[in-house]
Amino acid sequence: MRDLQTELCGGPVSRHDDAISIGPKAFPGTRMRFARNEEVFGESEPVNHVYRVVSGAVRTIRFTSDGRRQIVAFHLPGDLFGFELGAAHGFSAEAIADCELVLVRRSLIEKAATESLDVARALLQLASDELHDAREHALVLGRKGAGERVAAFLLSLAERNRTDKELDLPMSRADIADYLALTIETVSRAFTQMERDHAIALPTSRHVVVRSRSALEQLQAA
Amino acid sequence: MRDLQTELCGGPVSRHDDAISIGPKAFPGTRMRFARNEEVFGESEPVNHVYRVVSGAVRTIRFTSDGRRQIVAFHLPGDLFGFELGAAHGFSAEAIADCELVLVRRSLIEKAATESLDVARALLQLASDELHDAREHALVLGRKGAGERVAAFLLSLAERNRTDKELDLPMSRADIADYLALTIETVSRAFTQMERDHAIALPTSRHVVVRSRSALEQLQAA
DNA sequence: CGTAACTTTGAGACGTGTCAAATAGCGTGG
DNA sequence: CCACGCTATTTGACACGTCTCAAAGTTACG
Repeated sequence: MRDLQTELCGGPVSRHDDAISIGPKAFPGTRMRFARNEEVFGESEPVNHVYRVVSGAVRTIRFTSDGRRQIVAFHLPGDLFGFELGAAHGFSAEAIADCELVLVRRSLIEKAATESLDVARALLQLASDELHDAREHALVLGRKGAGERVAAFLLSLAERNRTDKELDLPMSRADIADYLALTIETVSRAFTQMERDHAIALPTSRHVVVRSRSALEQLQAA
Repeated sequence: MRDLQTELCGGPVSRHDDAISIGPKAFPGTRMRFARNEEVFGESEPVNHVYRVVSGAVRTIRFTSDGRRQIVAFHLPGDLFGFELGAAHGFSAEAIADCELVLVRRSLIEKAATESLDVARALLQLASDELHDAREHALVLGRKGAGERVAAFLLSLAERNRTDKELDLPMSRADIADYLALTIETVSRAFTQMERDHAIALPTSRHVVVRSRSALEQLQAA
């Protein structure tokens, strides 16, 4: 569990144990554990750290004015999160499962960004990637039906996991529903339907076997 | 129109005639006119320029795999758009009405960003703001009903126009529908309903008078 | 004025939400 | 190890909102 990839810097943002690499620089951090459902930081709290997921999974969430929950993003091992320019967080973060995170003081990164153009560039790339994801998400929420959203979600998870065939979902149906802006029941029905169509198999509700990637891709496109 | 106001930089991104200011630097550009519905740039075309709206209005759009149109954002006078890190545009841009734009060569800005930390910082701020908007948009599309979306849209337009009471909509119902992920008919019905509720008046279909801001805010929250 | 594009209104179909209940899974303590 | 109770998930029936299709009305412009 401890020997997570000591791979070399693959892109502008990569990983080292107990540190976060941004562009050419590796920032020393502290490793912390969070229990399932524990809050990592809260909305409108000051932004003091940037985080990297070592193990487990994290969700970032917002609430509408009338109290409905919207999951902004899921963060899996290797992902950075919590980086914001403003003084206060625009959303909160919670551990989906027990997890290990690396925390780096924001001031370290801010300072480096005012000294190194490569760091500044890497941060811009990071924000730009998040922007792309957010727009993709808006497109999915606006233009796709329930089945298409779930299919797209599974495909994107498969892509991130690098295991095209078998997926362990760290999150509950409720989390998926709040990410895709659906209800638990509708998400559940979408899974059942995909199973009936032989696109996936569900040995357990949290374990997905992709039987036919093309069927999923077709569903997603619908 | 032509006299170079040497106004001081108001924020990280501000404007000068025939130039685009990013942080401390003003980049010289060219002014161009585009006719209603003319394409400014196309999806997957190379990113050669950054644009600022001088007059008129622009929409940036994407298409889903099955051909449905989604408007990513509306750009009003003063707004920058078209800035992307990748080689190719992820969306296309079209003139909503006849408009004047200032174009600055991307290479100028890219170069400055590798020389000036303030420029790099301003670009990061720009991307960060766009990210915030995109997430807000995703929240609206995912969690709000038709009336709430239209109310939120009008309020955000009012905020941008700095005229809280009277709004001239440069875009058609079809554009609003494709921005809010609704149909033309549903958008039209929402307008009619808001008129019945005395939240707004519609002297013409493109001119909105805000009768009761609080009513709109209540509608938006629902 | 005449024509085309845009907007509004209406009626019915369809999909997702809501409410309710059954089932499965899982950790805890006996 | 089993029994229990809690949570998560699945399934069903029905309600509601938005889309679809159709048509009338309005506006802009040649």
